[in-house]
Amino acid sequence: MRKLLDAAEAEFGERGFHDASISGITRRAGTALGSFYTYFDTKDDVFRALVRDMSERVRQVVGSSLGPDMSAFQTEEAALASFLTFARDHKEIYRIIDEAEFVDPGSYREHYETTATRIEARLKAGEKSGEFRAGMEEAHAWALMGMNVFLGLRYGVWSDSRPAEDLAAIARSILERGIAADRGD
Amino acid sequence: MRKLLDAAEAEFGERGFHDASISGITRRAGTALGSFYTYFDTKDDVFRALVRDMSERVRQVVGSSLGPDMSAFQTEEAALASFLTFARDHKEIYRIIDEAEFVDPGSYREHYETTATRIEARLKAGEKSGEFRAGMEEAHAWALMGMNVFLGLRYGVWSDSRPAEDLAAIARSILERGIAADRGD
Amino acid sequence: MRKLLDAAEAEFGERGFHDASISGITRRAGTALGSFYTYFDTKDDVFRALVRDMSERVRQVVGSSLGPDMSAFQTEEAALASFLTFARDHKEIYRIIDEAEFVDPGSYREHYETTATRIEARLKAGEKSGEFRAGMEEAHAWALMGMNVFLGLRYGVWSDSRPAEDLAAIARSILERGIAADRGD
Amino acid sequence: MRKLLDAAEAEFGERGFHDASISGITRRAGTALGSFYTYFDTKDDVFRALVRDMSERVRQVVGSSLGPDMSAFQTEEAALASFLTFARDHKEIYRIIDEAEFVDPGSYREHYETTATRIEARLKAGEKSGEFRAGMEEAHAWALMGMNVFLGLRYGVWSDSRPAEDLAAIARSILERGIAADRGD
DNA sequence: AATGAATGAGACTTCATTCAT
DNA sequence: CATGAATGAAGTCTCATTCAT
Repeated sequence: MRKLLDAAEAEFGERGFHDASISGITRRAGTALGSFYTYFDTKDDVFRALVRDMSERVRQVVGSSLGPDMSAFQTEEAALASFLTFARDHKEIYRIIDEAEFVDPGSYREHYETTATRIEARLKAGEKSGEFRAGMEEAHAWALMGMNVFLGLRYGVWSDSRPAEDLAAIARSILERGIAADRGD
Repeated sequence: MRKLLDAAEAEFGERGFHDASISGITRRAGTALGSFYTYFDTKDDVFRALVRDMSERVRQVVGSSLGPDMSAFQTEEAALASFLTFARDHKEIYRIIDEAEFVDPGSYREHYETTATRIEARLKAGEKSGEFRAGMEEAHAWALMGMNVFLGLRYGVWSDSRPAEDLAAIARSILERGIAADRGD
Repeated sequence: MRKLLDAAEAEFGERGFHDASISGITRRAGTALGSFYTYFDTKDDVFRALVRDMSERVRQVVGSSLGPDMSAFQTEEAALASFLTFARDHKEIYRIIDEAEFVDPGSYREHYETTATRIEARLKAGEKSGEFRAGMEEAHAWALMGMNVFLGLRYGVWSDSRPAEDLAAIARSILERGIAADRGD
Repeated sequence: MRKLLDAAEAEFGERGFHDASISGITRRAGTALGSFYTYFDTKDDVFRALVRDMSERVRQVVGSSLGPDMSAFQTEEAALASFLTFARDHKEIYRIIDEAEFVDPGSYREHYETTATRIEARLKAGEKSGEFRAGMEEAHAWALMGMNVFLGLRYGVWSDSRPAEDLAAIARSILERGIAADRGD
């Protein structure tokens, strides 16, 4: 039931998993308390379903911001920019996925492992096209993901005053040349 | 008081904030239930105290792994390596700080903002010494912190099979030259 | 709901507000502890409901003891007699209303203000019929109410050995001629 | 220890018996928590001591407002006036004595029985001097006391806008001639 | 499928009282 | 006599879940 899932999103987003209540969810959904159990088995169950649902949404939003003709660096820049924008528009969603670490570690790991896998695939593609250097692996994907997530937390969820593009450009420049001083060759 | 804080660390680390109980803490500490309230006002109160305590500990461990004669890149590498090692030895602590995002957002922000400030200071020092490029700012510190934290999560907390040094070296290489293919000069 | 209110009456009456417990109420009512909270929000809440309920009961008992054809003095006499009898039969109720002064002053004031208003109306009626002297007001009602209440406390709650009628007659004689010696006219 | 008794008066008066705390009393008294138990055995113990202390104070205030040369009616009028004034100046004290009904019924009964006895003595004196009619007894004393107490509650504690003298005059007139219409003889 | 009253385990918190210093 | 940390019993309230209608 979509109504319940939307209500759960609002309830969990606003109050956090433990302060959220089933009755709060059904109140928002406009259904009877008991009806909740027609669609979900437990409180953890909705939460799990919700995390998966949202994880999928982030994925789609970011995915659809990428074009097949983008360069590998452009792709990373666009991915971060769209992620940042998404985080701004869906602060609750972000919070919910993070809380999964404590409520349902399985969903949490799944979300980040899936994301890392996708990033790693992009890195491989960049290697193949000759833009990225060879030899990158899972750890690089996690490093990149961490960078993106923390920029999303700091400049998406906590404060959204800086243009997403500026931050995406900063991240891109780190990827392009690191942070070393120009080798004055 | 120290006894209670240690007990709280074990209890919160093992069961998470909400499943942890005051009676669990005092049982571990070997004190009477009521004694808890001689030192802390509420469950949130110990948690807050604990997060600050641990935040300070990470800081000290990482700080003491850095030497004054290290190069800027060496410093970053050492910082990540010691952080990874610390995360491996103190998986609970890591988990507790992260849970603060939901239990006591103030402490959580404080922890990451303080950390970011310290990283930014290192970046400035690197700029001054000519190793790092000029013009870096807060956003770069957050990107770097995110990289470190996620490597810590993936390779410290979730799995500790890879040598911390290898991961630190990977991160260092990203910082040194980014991920672009060698400019075939 | 009624079951709970009755149980609350017994519990509060027997043990007083602070020694009474919700679990004592539900035990008497034969319901689960949690069911209490389906009908009342807090312990204060039942207490308030109970005071109103009982205040209303005293009113009805006294009211129904009065007849339209009674003289004004007869009315006062009958009111006191029925009040005394009621106090004897419901010592707990009396105790509960009085405890409201400390637990829920609002209900307490409401009870006595309502009662005073009713008494004042009787005084006015007596004035109109020419039995009572003119010019009486709220203060006279309070004086009369205090007289009744203290006789109820002393000879209803504390001891019930004297016939209610005798006491009502004493009160009536005070109202009829005061306590001055006969003006030897 | 007078300091503790005064502190207890403030604490009990402000928060009521059950919300009052020993630590609240010692905090007000400026002594250590443990010192309380040097002077009193239990919380009930101070309360009892306090009620007696205050009961005695009312008695003295009222007593000292009466002169040996007053007529019996004047005496009653003055007693009520001084009682009203006292209630206005010591609203807490009034509240404390009343709460004794629930906390320490013994003190409560003692207070009112003593007061009734004193009033009855005044009635007898009035009878002897020929001002009051003969044949009055305990019940008359309780009726008179109830009148006074309720006027004290309504016009002393709840609201003090009306002059104590006016109210005392009203009560006196009830005593002098009751509330019957003038027998137009 | 929907409803919502009933259930009861469980946890936080308070505070009178003790006692070693 | 004073101190105040320690004690632990006790009680209120929440809420996920069930189930008869």
